[in-house]
Amino acid sequence: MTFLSDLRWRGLVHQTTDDAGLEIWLEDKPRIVYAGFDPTADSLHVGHMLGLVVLRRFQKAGHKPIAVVGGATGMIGDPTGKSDERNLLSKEDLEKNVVGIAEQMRSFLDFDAGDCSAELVNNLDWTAQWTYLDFLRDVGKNFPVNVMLAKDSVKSRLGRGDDSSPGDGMSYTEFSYMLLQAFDFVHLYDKFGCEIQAGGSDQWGNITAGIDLARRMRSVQLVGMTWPLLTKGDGAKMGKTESGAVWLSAERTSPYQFYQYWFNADDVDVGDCLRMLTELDQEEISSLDDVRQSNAGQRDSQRRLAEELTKLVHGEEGLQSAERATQIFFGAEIADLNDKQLGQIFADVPAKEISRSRLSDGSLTVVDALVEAGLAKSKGDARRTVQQGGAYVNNRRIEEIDTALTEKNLASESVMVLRSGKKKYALLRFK
RNA sequence: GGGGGGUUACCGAAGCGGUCAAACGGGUCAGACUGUAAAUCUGAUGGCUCUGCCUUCGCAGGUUCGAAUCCUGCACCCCCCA
Repeated sequence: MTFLSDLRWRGLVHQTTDDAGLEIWLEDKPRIVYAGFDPTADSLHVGHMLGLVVLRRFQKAGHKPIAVVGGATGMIGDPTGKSDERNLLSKEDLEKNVVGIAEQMRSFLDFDAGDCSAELVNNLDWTAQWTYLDFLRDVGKNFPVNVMLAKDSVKSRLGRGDDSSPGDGMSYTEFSYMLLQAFDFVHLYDKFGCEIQAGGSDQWGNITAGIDLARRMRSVQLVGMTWPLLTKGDGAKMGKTESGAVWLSAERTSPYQFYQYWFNADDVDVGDCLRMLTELDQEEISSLDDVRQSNAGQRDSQRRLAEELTKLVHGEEGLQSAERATQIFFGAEIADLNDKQLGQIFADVPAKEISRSRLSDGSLTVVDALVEAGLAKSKGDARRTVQQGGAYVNNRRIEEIDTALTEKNLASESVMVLRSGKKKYALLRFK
């Protein structure tokens, strides 16, 4: 099975500029491929993963990947798919973001692999040097405005201008975005011999713009391919939760939350995710498909997906801590842990400090503790929770209302884990 | 300006002198079931030093042994006639 046919099987190929010849072209010799990433935050999120795994697959197949962070284009704002003019990022923010993103890419790409080492470049480095006049003369000259106007990304913003389709308009700045990205491709061709650009399906217009530009400026035929946008069965974007994006940085989204996000994937989505995002082979993926068909409740697919992706992003250690946290959050009794481990597992859980003396004088009952920790809004509420069997200390159910908590109830040196119901946790730290 | 109706716990809505901490529905919380799904079922849902006590039914007074329920005034809302 060739590299491209595997990509196709995985559903990662949406459009290419050369459907017939691409397979042979890629098998012929190692190629240099690039994909761009918008540095809108100091961390990548799940929405970026598809691009990263595509580059990773190219690299594993022996090609050389170049990740371009859009330091320049990020300052302009890609109009694609946006209904509003975008806020421009400051130079300082961009620099900070680029640093953060670069670090995360290391878990996807090998930057020390000889001829096919990954490269990380910032398009600001070659864009910033242009003077306005030079750019207009050398690059702008090659862009027929009528062609630009025909691109979907522009058309949708301009509308037809009548009442039913007013369009919000776009600034000259955003209109120029396409030129910058197009020139990136030419530059990467010059500098690295990069011949193929990959991107999300929404990038098709920008990619072909680059190919056109290279033909005019360098008389070469470059190649483009897009992957489909990864959406959920209900049409929503992958990687969004009620509380916001799912990030790749452990600070923004803990490995546990990351793991849980994938573990909770819908049955209808999990197959696509396995194929597109993981590196499991076709045989394993189809056997997971079978299990899902016959015994969905087993959720092997979700478990494998969560394992693979957490390991990819957060490493073996991150996966272990996510799995440990999962066991604990879903009921395993808490024992033999220290403050530090608990702090990691319950990083997202509210905590309250309490005087240690209350443990020794027996003045702290379960009911008091639930109220102190904010798990009950009154003592009556707490009492009810206990009576109805919903109160836990270190995941052990407490049945008696007047149970007093002592040093023996500490889960670690100074922390006690309270829980109300199935999932609501709070920590008490005794100082 | 005149006439009528309303204001109840998180929300909607019963109650119209004692048995009212207040029906019922929704929500929320807990439990069971379950696939860490959906649905369903059960219980709880003012506070507390909890077989009892305290504070609630727009606000302030009053009648009564006793008021969410009756009376007076005030505030806000709705409707009808000018």
